[in-house]
Amino acid sequence: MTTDADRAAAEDRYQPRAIERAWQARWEQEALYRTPDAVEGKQNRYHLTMFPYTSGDLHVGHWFAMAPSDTLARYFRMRGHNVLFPMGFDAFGLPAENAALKGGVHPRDWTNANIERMRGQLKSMGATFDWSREVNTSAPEYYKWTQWWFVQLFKQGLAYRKHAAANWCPVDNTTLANEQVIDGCCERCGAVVEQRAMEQWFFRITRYAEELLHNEDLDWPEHVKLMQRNWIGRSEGAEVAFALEQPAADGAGGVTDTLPSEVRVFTTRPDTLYGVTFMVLAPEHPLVAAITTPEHRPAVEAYRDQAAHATEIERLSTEREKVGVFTGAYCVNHLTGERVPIWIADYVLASYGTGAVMGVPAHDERDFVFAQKYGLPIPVVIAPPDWTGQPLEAAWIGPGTLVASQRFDGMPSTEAKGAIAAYLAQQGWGGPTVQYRLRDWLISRQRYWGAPIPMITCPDCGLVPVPEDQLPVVLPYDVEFRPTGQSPLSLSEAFVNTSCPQCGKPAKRETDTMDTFMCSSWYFMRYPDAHNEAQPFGSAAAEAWLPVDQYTGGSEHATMHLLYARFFYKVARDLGLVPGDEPFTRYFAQGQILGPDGRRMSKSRGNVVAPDDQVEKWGADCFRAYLMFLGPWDQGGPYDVDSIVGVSRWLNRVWNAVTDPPALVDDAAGGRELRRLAHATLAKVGDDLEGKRFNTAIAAMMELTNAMQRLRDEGQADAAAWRETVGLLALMLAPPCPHIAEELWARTGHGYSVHQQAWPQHDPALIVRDTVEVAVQVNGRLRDRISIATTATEAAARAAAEASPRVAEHLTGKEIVRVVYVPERLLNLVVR
RNA sequence: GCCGAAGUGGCGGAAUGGCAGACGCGGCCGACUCAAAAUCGGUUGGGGCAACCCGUGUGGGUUCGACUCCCACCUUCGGUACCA
Repeated sequence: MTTDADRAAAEDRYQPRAIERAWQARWEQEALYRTPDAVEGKQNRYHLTMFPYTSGDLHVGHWFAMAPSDTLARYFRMRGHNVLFPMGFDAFGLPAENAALKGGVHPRDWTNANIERMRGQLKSMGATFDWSREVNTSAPEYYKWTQWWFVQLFKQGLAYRKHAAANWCPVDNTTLANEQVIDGCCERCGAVVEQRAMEQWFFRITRYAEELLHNEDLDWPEHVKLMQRNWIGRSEGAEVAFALEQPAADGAGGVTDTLPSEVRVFTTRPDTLYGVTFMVLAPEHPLVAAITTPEHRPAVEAYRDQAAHATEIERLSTEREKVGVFTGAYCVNHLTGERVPIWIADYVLASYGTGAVMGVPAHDERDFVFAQKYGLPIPVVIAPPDWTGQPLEAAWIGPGTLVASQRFDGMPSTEAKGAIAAYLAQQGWGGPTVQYRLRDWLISRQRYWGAPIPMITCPDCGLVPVPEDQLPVVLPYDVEFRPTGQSPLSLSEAFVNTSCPQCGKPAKRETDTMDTFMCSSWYFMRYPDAHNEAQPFGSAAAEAWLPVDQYTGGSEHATMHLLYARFFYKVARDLGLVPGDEPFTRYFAQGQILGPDGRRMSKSRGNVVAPDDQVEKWGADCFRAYLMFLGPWDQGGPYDVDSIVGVSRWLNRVWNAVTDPPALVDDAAGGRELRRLAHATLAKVGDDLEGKRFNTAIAAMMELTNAMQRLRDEGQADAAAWRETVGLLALMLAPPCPHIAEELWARTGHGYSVHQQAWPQHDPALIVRDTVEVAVQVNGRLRDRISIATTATEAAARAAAEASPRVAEHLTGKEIVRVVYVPERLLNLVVR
């Protein structure tokens, strides 16, 4: 039998879903999170979390990325900033096409339905997203400007076409992105992927390589900056020309008479140039066909064929044998006048340096192995320390002294690098140069669901960009996008056939679409002015918000997205569109959330936790807080479905403390201690939020709640201290748990809204304790704890310690030779 | 192989030169209940009756004092893959 009192208590239980729905509705109705471009007396601050791909369902990982990010944005709001925290959708991309092939839904319909669904899920988070600035990269209003970017890059000479290899699946009849190639095979059908050369569009990101390399001053995690530097991979060395030996005048057919006069290599070791005994070209090197002599031609061609087919799979094994084929041709080392045989081998990459390498077997491990296998000489030119002239058993790649190097004999190798490079330049045989591992960015996709590349090919005028006032080039809806071996857009006559913008004659549109990384390279520049129809964004909006003050996202984007976005921003800067040089002043990489079993969440493993279920069961505040509580944000970790109950219990205790307080009496004992704890907690929570240490911030609030719970158990508390503490707790809860904070704020007689309050100031004087417990050690071993005045001198502390029997026991018969006193912490007596 | 991050109770983690294990999960004991769940309270690193001893991946070092700093090694995770 339930009494009225029971029923009343039950009705006033913490019911997260009810209050969350109610407050979300009110916040939305009153546009609480609408962010104006300027607010009198407030500084603008741009917080950004990476927007989701429109996969159809929000994942726990999205919550893990966004909830702490929202907490941070809310904290800075309370600290008096006008914070922009927008959200949108990365909506172009392959999964939409795959879903279409599988389920028979059009990619656009599939994507739009997913956006609807995901927007609803995002709203259940109760975040401060300003939805009036939402972007959808697949909407013509957005991709019009993605195309505009392409045209700007083209006009700047930063977009160009060249022949390049793409992954090709011969069974599915389609090109594949790198991530669709698993162990050299097609992800879908398992066929061995080939490399097929085709005309493709590239962005000249390498023009900015040097500037992109210099990321030292960014407030980013060091490991991310390092990853980018390694990815860009600057290496200093020399380019060296070798004279090509011309074929004999009576040369049997096959060798052309238009042979270039030289072949160039890049080396980081010009100091070893006197030790060259062979030369290796990449199998794809353009010179190969020209220089190969007739008797070697069959072997060379067979090798090139095999290399073209097998590269992807074979390259997975780094340890495989280095094999090559002799072309029959020779070149001449200018420095020595020696003839050098020219080989081809697939360990030389066509796409790095000059696609050709000089072989110095004595001083390079790969060259050493290669020379041993083919019986090529291995002369030592860098003498290792203590070298006595015997043949080497392994390549010596360390520094040493030059020998058998003519005019450079006796020079230290470190010095010889520069000297020989300079000498080459002086003789016109090459010279010092810098190479980057970074390649130009291939942006062509032979795909349907992307922004069409806004270019037209005219038989007379050549390549002509679509005039800006004719953008967007609309992606047609009614197109056959099943893979046929060609870009889907090329099958649409209506799309392809157009007229030349310059001469008006019939012309053809480009039918490739753009890499989706392009859409995400500038979306953060669009949020500040998301509805501008005349420009990608206006300069006032750019000045108001850019660059982004705080970006957060996963470190899987360290080298692709984050590098492309930096590249775009520098281009935008050079066009005079944005302030500063870098898009993201501060970046933080959150960790990855794993399944309860500690492995990546995936449907096939059956360890997926659905955020909607968690919200339904525990409430959004609880789910948010738990994601922040489970560990340091940058580490991520397993999502333990059982531990969240602890956070739920905590929020219930908070609720009960506020709605059902102990008897409040004036000047009750313990008031001072409660205020001390409340202000100490406030100081710590502010500090922790600023440092993104959400887990310890939540833990500190739990401790405060536990102290309040003890007062409830005791039955009474000091009225003023209790009310102050409850108010502070509601304010501290506002960033991580916005709904319960709003409800408790209202219930304690405060006005709407807690989210428009300032972050409270803690009072440092209140935090100081009168007495403090100090650990007493003897020879570094803990013997007792004593309670002394916070301000106690060393002498006083020592006297108190010696008065302790447990300490005295370890002092008898000993002499104190040293005293270490750390006020408020520890006293260590060193005895002998 | 190279580069990076990390190894602490049964579990997630806290402490970045000063009391190891905050906070939470789980366990155990108790209250409420006919009972269970929920809730609340107590307790919980290991060993020992206790004094005390042992304990932060392993081995060494620096220090009055080391999870924390240094050297060597092991393991796990992430990035990268013949870059000349």
